[in-house]
Amino acid sequence: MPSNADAAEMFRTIADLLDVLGEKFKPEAYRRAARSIETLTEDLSKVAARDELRTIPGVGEAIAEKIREYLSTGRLPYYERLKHEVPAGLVDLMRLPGLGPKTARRFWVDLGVEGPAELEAAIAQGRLDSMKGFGPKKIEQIRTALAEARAAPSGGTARMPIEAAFPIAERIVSGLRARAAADAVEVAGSFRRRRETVGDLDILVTSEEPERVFDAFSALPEVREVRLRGGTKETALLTNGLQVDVRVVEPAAFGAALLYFTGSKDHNVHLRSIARERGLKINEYGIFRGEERIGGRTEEEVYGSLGLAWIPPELREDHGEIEAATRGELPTLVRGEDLTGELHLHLSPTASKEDVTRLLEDARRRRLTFLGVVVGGVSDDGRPFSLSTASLSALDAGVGRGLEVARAVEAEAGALPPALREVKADYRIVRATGSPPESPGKVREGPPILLVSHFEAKVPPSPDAARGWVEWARTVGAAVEVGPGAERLDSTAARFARDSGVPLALRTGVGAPADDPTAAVALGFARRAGAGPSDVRLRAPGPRAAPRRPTASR
DNA sequence: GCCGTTTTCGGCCCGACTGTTTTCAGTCG
Repeated sequence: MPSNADAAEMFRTIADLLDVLGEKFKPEAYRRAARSIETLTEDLSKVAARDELRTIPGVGEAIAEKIREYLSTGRLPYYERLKHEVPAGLVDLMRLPGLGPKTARRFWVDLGVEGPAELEAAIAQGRLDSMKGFGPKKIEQIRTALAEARAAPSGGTARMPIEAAFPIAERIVSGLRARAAADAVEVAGSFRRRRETVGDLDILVTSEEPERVFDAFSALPEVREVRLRGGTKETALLTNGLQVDVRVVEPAAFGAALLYFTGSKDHNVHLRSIARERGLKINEYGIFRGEERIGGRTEEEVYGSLGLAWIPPELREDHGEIEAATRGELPTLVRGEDLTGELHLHLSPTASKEDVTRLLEDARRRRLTFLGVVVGGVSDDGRPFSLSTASLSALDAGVGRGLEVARAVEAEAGALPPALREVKADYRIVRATGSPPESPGKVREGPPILLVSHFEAKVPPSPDAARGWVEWARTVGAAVEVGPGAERLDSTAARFARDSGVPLALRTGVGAPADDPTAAVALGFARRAGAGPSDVRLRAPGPRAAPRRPTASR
């Protein structure tokens, strides 16, 4: 059974091949469909079985038919025909930095070059020298790109998990604030939209002195190489290979620029076409009626000029949020300050009484009313662990004054291991590893009251695996914890849980180091899912609450 | 190929930067 990722990759390749053939709008249509398919919360075959392929943004009748054909036969003759028509090597050429479809096509048509190796040979033979538009610099640029691609075959395009990008973004932002004549510094792009992975960082700065900003940025220890530098933007590579774009704008354009550089591309295109319909023009400098700038200092001004409410960045994918804003039906998204309960907190087994006291103080400072602490469990290597009696009594001593403290045990699904049955606990946290159990029956045995499942790295990269756990959580009355893992399918699970009415559990950041991105990333994923405050479980049922009774099957 | 407060056709965002140019094409985001 082909995965969603397989289908998306195929449509992307189709787009590339059509690019080389000189098609104007089809490539973007296929890419848009690929992006939508990638973000589905369930397998394409399920959507197809319900005959709902056309509801996927960017999928019309022609692509829907291709999906059906691909799902039922595992092949797509249209794709195979294109691959036959266009040498595969041309797609490799097109994906080199600085080369695009037009150039790849010219090499193919004018020189008979069908791939990187042949292009290298053509350069060596001087066959590019006589081509119009190819001077020494351009040829050298291509030669370098070819050499780099040969050294790192798949390299360059890998996206970074957002949780890994957080500390990097933080360091760059604070570095710019400290060293440059920067007023506002904001990270835009897919980072601001809290996508699971980021391909680069887009950093927006307002300043009267762009040169100083660029100098300060280039001097940061993380920066390895400046790729290009103009009057308003600089592009650099970091030592870890991540690309960073820094753009400087004037304050009067900050909102328009932030909107533009936050994207997504589809969201921007949609907004700009609405502006055009109204005789307006949106660019990164503002919103214009004719020559006159009528707004752009804030994002609200730009949205407002189109009659729209401000749309949270996490929703800007052109998956219906603009229509919702038009109707005034944007969801109210959960915010950090809504999180008054922490359901899943680990203490070190060696935590002292002082550590526990500090933790409780942190919880009160954050105005938490509920704190669930794991007092015993099974570690990854299968060994049981539990908190010391000193820590436990410190916890008990900290209860009250508006803070309820509960005890949780954590283990995989199924019957509790014997060592954990002795542990006095108010609820149970279930680690979601592998596939969900066929029957939830065993989980209901014994004292556990509430379950919080969370996704481990071992979950196979299929939306249906995450979906299976979410459905299991619904059956047993559990909330689904949203963690910070691109590979753990947290974002997919959050969207599916939200859509099927299963509550989410989020981390508050209590007890965590200030630079721990877990809480911020998980909150972003929940917001991307459209979750509001009422979709989040903030506390477990009371310590002595009756066990949930099995209900008749739905 | 998709899509519709211009819906079954005719549009499809917009500008910076580079290298090659003498006014622009291609790439990128």
